[in-house]
Amino acid sequence: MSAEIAAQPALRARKRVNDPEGMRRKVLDVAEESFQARGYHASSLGDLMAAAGVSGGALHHHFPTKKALALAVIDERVAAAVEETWIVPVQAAASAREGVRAVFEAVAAQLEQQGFVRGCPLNNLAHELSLADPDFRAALAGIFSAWRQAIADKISADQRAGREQGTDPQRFAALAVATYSGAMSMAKTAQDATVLRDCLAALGEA
Amino acid sequence: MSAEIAAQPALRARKRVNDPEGMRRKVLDVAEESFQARGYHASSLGDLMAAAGVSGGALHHHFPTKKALALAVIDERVAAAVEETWIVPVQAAASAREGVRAVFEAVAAQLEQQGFVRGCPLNNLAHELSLADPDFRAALAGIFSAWRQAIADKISADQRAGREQGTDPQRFAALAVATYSGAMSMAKTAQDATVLRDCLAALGEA
DNA sequence: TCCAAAACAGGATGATCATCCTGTTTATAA
DNA sequence: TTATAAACAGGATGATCATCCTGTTTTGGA
Repeated sequence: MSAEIAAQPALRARKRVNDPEGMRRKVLDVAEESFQARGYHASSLGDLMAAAGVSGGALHHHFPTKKALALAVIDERVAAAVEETWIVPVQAAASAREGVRAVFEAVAAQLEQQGFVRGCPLNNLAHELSLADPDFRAALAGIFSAWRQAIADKISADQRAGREQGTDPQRFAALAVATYSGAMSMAKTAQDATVLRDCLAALGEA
Repeated sequence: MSAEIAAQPALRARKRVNDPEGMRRKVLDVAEESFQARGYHASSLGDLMAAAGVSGGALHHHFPTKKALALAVIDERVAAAVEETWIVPVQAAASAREGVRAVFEAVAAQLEQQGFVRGCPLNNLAHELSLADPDFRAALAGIFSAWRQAIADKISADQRAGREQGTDPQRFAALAVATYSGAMSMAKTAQDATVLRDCLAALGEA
């Protein structure tokens, strides 16, 4: 059977026999998890290689330096986690406040179910890497900014619908993100998600 | 002049010719600063020795392990910083809300003046060390707890004076600490203290 | 079929790090 | 004074780490 029948080079079908982008993806999976659980400095490339089952050559091929790996984790995984956990649910919610409430609720419920708290991926890496390197800091600051902007935009949408007239979008967004980040910090340190519910309740009754 | 005149062995006057506890104090000074600016893992004992001007033997004498040094920094310095920055001002304020407002204001002003943000010492170490070691976690969780309790107690005092009748002390304290911690996280990542003022304003108008 | 580049394998390397060890000095108590 | 322990000095040590280097295999296009 000739191969020229379905050939569409322009589409770049990226045909691969085994696992497309498998090596790179597996390294990112392991790195994301280890950076979250142990942090950047405490995660050695040797550990990551062993956990991912890849050789030093393979790791170095996809990520020339540890910093490059971390930047990839931030850009491709941490940003996606914030998008999935926060931005999409808030945009889909009936209102900004209801969206924020629902995310707090969902995260608290999940943490209580799994029994331990690893913290917010963005916040964890931000603390360890923001002052260490300008590239890290810029990447992390961009995610924080997009997160806040999504909430502020939702408030603005609410206002166009006649609600939240007395609310400042930027300030509300800052408060929501700060409260969540801080509550996750305490929950991680106490290994107890109760403080998340306390903060949610206080936000409502304030 | 004989030395037996003012001799009071029971009092343990701890007479020292030069600097009493100087070595240990200098190491703690340097370690506190380096842990804050670079983090625990990124601070090598060699760097600390050089910065403090102490030998390896001296460092090892006062702090047998790096972990012991970090625990001393947490117990003696981080706890004191929270006490000085938050607990004392809140207790001395006219009310809990006024105390929280004043601390936010003071910290924001100081950050804007010094031009850069290194973050909250407690929060910084909590993120890096909470999951790394149970002893670290316990020490840091205790400081968070005392911090919240001081604010909650102030709310209770306000309530005994007839104010804040509709406020839950624990929830308010959790919200205040979470908002501050999260705002400092963002301020550190953005290297901009504006978000602190945004959060303070949102707390007031919420 | 053939060739060039990408994708890997696996060990080498030099630097760094925390800890430990052997002395030497200093302070305290008897 | 003298004995004893604490307080230091400074280098040794073994482990660990990120990076690099030399090959080998695989892939995709001509």
